[in-house]
Parts: sequence; structure tokens; C-alpha cells
Amino acid sequence: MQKSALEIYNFLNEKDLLRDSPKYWWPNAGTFEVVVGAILTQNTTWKNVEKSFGNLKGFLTLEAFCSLGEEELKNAIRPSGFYNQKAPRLLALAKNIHDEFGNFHSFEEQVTREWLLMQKGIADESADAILCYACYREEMVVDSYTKRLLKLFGIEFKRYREYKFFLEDGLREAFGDGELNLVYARFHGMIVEYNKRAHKLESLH
DNA sequence: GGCCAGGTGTAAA
DNA sequence: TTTACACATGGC
Repeated sequence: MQKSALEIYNFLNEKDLLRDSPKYWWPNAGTFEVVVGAILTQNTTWKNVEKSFGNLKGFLTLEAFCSLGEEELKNAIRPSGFYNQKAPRLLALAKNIHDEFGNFHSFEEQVTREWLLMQKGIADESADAILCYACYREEMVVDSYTKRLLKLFGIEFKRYREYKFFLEDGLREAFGDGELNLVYARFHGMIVEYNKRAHKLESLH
């Protein structure tokens, strides 16, 4: 029953789950928009994040985003919920990125996981989402879908990092260095798509 | 009408 | 360190 990370990867990879997705799965990978999306999607469906993005057209660069007022931002992100806490956290984060790194490109090259974890509103999962999909780092995201899927294979841990290392280490052996960022990015993407689909079809498996 | 969504911060034991 | 709870809209 217990499977390796590679076996789970292959199980998902056979299903062509990313057929309609971008290369890195997350929309507009490598842009500041990923940072905003990582916060907005916390305990929120992506559909509702897209509604907020629709209200933020023209403001999804670091510089433009910093020019938003708090009330203005709250209004725009209302569809994604928790807007009273997400708005100030997003503005503080954008301002800190600008003050610390100057522009998004420098942020992408220089930011560390530790720096992200110091920001209010960012914990393990959001930090890894930003590192993996905005900064192309070799960090794999673990979310509730991931834990749910691994449980189906009889795998359960207590801590976030145990899940993360189980998956990262298992794939590093199989793929080696070089394309690990892409492998991690797509692995997490497949896990999310599998759950979305499984939910729709009552039960796959 | 109730439950859940691509979580996080805080307070209290 | 662990647990409990607030945060909020929208879809089914």
C-alpha cells in the first residue's frame, strides 16, 4: 500500500492532468501576480481569486500594486474572502519587496525562504508557492490536497516539512538536478488537478 | 442551509 | 508544542 514519491508522481503523470494548463501549471509563473495569487488563494477557491484579478487589471505589477490604497484593494479582492486581513498584508508585503529588493526581478533572484516567512500572511505553503512558481526555485508546495492524496496511499506525517522532504527527496533521486523546479511545479499542479477532478467525479481511485 | 475552498495568526492550555 | 478559533466570499 505504501508508495514512493516517484510512484505517486507516475500514477498522476499517466492521467494527463495538465493537458489544459500552462507549462508550470500556475498561471503567469515568474511574475508578481503569483505573489498576489498565493495570498488570495489561502483557504479560497481559485475561481474567486480570478474574480479579484479581474478587478485588479493594470495593478498586477509590483510598482502599480504599491500605488493602491487599502480600501481600494479591499474592494477589489472582496470576492476572495478574508479581505480585511489579506489587503493590509498584501500591501505591506509589496512595500517590503519594493523597499528590500527594489524591483520584482531582484526579488525573484535574491529572496530567501526565511525572508518570506518573516512576512505577515506568509507561512510554509505560501512561501513555497512563491518560491516555486514566482521565483523558479526547487521548492515543492504541500497543501491540503497533497496531504489528502498521500493519505490515500497510506502516507501520513505530522509536520509540513516531513511531507515536503518526502516528495522532494523522492523526486530528486529519480530526476536529478536540472529540471527539478519544473518537476516539483508540475507535481503539485497534478495533485491539485487530480483532487479537483476526483471531487467532480464523486470518486476516482 | 450547511459545508468547503490551492491557509495564517493569535491565544491559551 | 498542540489545539481552538477567527477570518469571509461564493459555489454546490
